[in-house]
Amino acid sequence: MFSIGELSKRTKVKVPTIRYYEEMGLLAEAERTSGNQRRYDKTGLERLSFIRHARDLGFSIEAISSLIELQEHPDRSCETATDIAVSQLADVREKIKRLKLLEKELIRISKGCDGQGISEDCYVLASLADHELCSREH
Amino acid sequence: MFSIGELSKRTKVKVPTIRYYEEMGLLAEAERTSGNQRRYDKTGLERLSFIRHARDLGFSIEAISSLIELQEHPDRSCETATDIAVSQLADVREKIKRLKLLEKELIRISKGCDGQGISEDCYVLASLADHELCSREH
DNA sequence: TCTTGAACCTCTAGTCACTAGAGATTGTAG
DNA sequence: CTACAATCTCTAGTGACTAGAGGTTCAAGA
Repeated sequence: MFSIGELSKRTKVKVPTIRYYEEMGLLAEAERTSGNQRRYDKTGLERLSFIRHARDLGFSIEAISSLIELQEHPDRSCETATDIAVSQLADVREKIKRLKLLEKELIRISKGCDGQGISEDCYVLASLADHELCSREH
Repeated sequence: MFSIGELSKRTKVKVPTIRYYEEMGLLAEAERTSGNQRRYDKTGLERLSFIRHARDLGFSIEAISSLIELQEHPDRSCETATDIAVSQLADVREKIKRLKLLEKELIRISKGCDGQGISEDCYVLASLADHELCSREH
């Protein structure tokens, strides 16, 4: 059995974040010492690793909740799990697409001014003021 | 002179968002009718277009504040403006990089399970539980 | 001129996933 | 036994809005 600080070190999840996950119902309520401090074991460690990994991949707390529920019912169909993963993938792809358009536009804008002139002549500011200067939708 | 609803229509920025921008100091306080309703003119329209365009490109409210201040002093050096644009570009590129790693990992994970089996055997859940299954850092 | 109802007003609270800080208590090494 | 680091709970703040309550104003049609 180890403390929340130890769990934090091992999983690289900050202490307040661990407490937050507990409050959100992602982590079961931890056992307590007589002095009311949380104590964890291997199960808690595994669960938190799962959560951290999923968060790193951008899954929402809500999605992780569903995934954990599934994990706790090994006999259930895992269709929901794959659905969640696929939809997360779609989400990520959508974001990449959008960011690439932004990148293109920002490159163009940045190139237009070297920062040596005055505000009045600045292509960055002009571009923002006038959408017509943009090369495409973004 | 036109109403906040009209401004909203023309800029495609929602009414509460316009009020929010005013509160944040991005938009000057609008003139009011005798009945306390906001009225805008061309200047307000241009300013809000600028803000919307910058937001679309992912600039923060704070960054936009700086850009607007510069815009209002046409004689000042525009170095800050280009700095902001360049740093926004770096930011976008960083995000793309990270999302591409996530994409790769999510593709791998999604492919591992067709959702037809049971939770116990699900590769999606197994992958999340065990980081070792990941092909690289993400 | 009057009436209706859409649009407007302010204010508070909620979103997401944490983060920060106050003030009090507990655990542990020396 | 004493320090003091770590823990506890609780509240509030972050960014950029969004939602809703409860009340007022504007403008078009009768």
